[in-house]
Amino acid sequence: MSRSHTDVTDQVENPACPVSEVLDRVAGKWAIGILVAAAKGPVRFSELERTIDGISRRMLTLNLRKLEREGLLTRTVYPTVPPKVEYACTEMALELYETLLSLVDWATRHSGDIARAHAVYDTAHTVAPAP
Amino acid sequence: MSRSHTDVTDQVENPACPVSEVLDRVAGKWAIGILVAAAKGPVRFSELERTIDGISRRMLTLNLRKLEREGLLTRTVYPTVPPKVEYACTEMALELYETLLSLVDWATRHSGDIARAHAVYDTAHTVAPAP
DNA sequence: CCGTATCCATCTCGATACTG
DNA sequence: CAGTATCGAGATGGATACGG
Repeated sequence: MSRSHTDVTDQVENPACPVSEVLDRVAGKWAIGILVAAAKGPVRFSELERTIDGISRRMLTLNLRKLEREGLLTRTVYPTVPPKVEYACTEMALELYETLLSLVDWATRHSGDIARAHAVYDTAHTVAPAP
Repeated sequence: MSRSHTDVTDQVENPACPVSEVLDRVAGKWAIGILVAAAKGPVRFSELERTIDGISRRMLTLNLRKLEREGLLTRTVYPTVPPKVEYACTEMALELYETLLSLVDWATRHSGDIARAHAVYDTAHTVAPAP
């Protein structure tokens, strides 16, 4: 093999970069919350609306459509009255979810360092240098 | 232990969610590109400006400051003339980079499925239903 | 119940110009 | 070389109201 799996540079630089694309998919304020909520089993629209807390109807719909389009969620309509719609993670999404866990792990392990970095940076940049 | 490491739900729902935070850090259009460019060794400002291709001076600066504040990059000024500034990944950032690789892997493995999902969704939603 | 449509405030980002 | 300052276009997201 001529290229190691760490040679990702060219992919990041070009527009089809898979990392950036996947991050753009789930980076929004709500996408992950939705994914997580749906990871445990099918959820209804109104359930999500209550669970996510703070999300507007519009944003919920937009994110659901987006995730559905990406193939991360399936949408199932039950033609009952009143209507019932369930959203469920696809296999792909559950795999992604597992991968996301390693990010959680990283973030957890380094939360201290990050907080420290913030403090250091802020004190170094916001306190006016003494005259 | 009372909670498995997969019980991330409550974290996603609350504002201090580590996943969302870490994604917000690197999800921008440029952050990953910068991180990748710096992963191979210290880089100068103008080097990044040329490498990243398409980034404006302003955005480069903003992202560099942000990443520096997060503790992902270090900034070293050499008081020469002309000035020289080098940016380098921290240990933390290199670790994050490795983690990101698993996302690349996921994206690569499923790029076909995603493209298919797009196609399916689009044909189902953009072609007007025949009357 | 499950959305879509509309309006508006806010934020983001690129272009451009100027400085130590 | 390595930034900062300012401005305006466009994207983003919340509130609200209405439709299937």
